[in-house]
Amino acid sequence: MKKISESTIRRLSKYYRSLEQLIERNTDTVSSDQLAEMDGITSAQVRKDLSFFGTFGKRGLGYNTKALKEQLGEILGLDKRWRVAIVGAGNIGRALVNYGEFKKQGFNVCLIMDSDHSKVGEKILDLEVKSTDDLSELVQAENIDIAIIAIPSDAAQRVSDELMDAGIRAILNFAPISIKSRPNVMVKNENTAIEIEALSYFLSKR
Amino acid sequence: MKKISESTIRRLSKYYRSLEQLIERNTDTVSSDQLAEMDGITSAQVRKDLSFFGTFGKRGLGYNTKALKEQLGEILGLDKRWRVAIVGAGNIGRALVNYGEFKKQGFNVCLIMDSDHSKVGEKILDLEVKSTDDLSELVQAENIDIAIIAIPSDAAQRVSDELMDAGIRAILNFAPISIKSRPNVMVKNENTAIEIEALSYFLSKR
DNA sequence: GTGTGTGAAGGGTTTCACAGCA
DNA sequence: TGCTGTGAAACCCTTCACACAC
Repeated sequence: MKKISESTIRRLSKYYRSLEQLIERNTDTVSSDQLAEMDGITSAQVRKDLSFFGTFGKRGLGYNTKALKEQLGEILGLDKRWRVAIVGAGNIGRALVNYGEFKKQGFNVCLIMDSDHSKVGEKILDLEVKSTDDLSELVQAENIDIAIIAIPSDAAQRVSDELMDAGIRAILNFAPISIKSRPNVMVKNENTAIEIEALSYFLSKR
Repeated sequence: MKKISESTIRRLSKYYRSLEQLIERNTDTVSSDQLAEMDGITSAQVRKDLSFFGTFGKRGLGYNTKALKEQLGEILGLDKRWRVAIVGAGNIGRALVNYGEFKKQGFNVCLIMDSDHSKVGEKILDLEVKSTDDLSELVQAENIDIAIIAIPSDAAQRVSDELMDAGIRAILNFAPISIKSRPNVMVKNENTAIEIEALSYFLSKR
């Protein structure tokens, strides 16, 4: 398979969400123009992105919303159920357990851990907080596919290494440092500090 | 000033954070190679990024960590104190009030609002939750520079419009939809669903 | 007529490679 | 000698424009 760019994948996620909206509103058909408008890009971009994966539209007509959503879901692997572990039962960890978008898209948070023994045993929704002392065994026993790092920077690299040792190949990192990964492991960062600093730059320059 | 790319700005944020780390470890000097290694990019990229803003290094030697951090801080506008409002006192809103990185970098969260009247009056740290009914007046009275949207999708566009009407020019959006912005307004998105779907795609394709 | 699918063109970002300075 | 600063080359991504299918 030809290499698909990161930005294309990110846009597919957006199209997917826009299609969900359209379906809710009982719209059966959508043009690349409309999708583009919803996501703030160009229609050529939409068509090009889709063209990497096949031909989904009808010339002169547009795309069938349900069919396209279905196909994008398959491309993104949303037809599978992924088992997710969260490391860190602080504010972010808690917020994520409650994040509705996860369940809806097949991301099943089935393990949350913390190094703070006073938190171990606590319940968050129906999940009991486990100790990171047993990280490796827990991750393997629970068959985790994706790990989320929601702990302070200083421990993030060490925990990531433990996760990768335990066989994890996909990590979502909320700590504001760059995790050093390994071949065949993908790390994505969610760094609010970077985003707000980009805003700060924008406001400053004038 | 020549247009600087988004990705360059994002990397400057990373360099800034790496420099903080180095300074903590009492390192006085750093080469583009070392910085690159810390952030998982190439040294040429580091030098090119910096070259857009001036010449900060000494040939044969590298960069002075403190001086460079200082200068990057100025470029990013971190020498200023920005007044931040959060809309939405749910999990994300709460997590953000407690986010240490903000205070540290001069982002002063001084207003949090919610549309749920049962939450109004509640205290989060030393901040009292206000009603979004008074959004416009509150934002203006508090002299807000940056607004953070931490509410569900369906209300996000409406609230963003109200914020922009009230004069806000920088928005950080946590709702999983694309906000339609206006000229001279910058919207940045923090969309965990997109990140985890990129991981899902990565795990799926094989 | 309408809107897709796609080569080709265009624009922008990254990498290369080396001159030049400490 | 070592590492920066930077034009030039390479690469990648986006936009254009139009043939073609419905």
